[in-house]
Amino acid sequence: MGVTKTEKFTEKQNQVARMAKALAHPARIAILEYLFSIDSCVCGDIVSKIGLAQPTISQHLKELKTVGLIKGNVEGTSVCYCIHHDNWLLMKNTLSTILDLDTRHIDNCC
Amino acid sequence: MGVTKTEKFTEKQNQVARMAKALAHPARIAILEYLFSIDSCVCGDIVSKIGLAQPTISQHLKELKTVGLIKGNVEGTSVCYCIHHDNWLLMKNTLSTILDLDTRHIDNCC
DNA sequence: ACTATTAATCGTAAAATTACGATATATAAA
DNA sequence: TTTATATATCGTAATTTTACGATTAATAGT
Repeated sequence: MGVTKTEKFTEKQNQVARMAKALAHPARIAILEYLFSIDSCVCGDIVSKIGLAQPTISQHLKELKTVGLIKGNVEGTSVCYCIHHDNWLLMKNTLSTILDLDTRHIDNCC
Repeated sequence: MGVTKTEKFTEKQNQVARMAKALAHPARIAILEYLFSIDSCVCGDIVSKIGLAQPTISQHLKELKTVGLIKGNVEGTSVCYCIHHDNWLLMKNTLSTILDLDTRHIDNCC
């Protein structure tokens, strides 16, 4: 197998999982943090900042772009990447579906 | 390959990714939502609630237990699972490392 | 002790993920 | 136009993830 049975779940549940998956690798966390750390865009120095090979970083950037968390603009020979502001907020909203569930009633058992 | 190079990243970055990974499957989201939906603990009817095979659910429960988001207590022949209140809050705190970064300055480029 | 019930574990197949060398592409600079 | 530079894509290997049938373990009830 290896295939997630998305049809068994609601659209929302799949969406939450999809967003969480985008954040489920330390390299992608590092990339996002780096993009946040500099006010303006950054180009390809992500590769030197993180210690992974260039194709690997390119692959992670693609994943982040696919889910919409970042966007990239060609600038000469290099590409400028930055956080996609609106989608970032949408992602936070999506994740809050599960993260902001009420925790007050629990822990009275087990 | 297929191995994440954790040594290239900070402890915090690995932790954030690890927590996100726990949420990166719709079945696990569904399980957590279900555990939240009922005030008291729930036992094995998670299997019938979600349409996956019993060993599959058991596997997902184990993952959630391993990262500490849920706990389980044996009660007769069945097992009672519930959200681990304290660890749930810790997880939210860990994720806020990335989720609560300031978004005001961005989107002026790209 | 035997039987039924519930959940965990084992074994395994299919698919997805991670990583990177090699190569292709695209732009700038000479 | 040739050369240099930056990034994407291709191909591929190792590993991990997802899923489930079969089996085991553990407890309750008879």
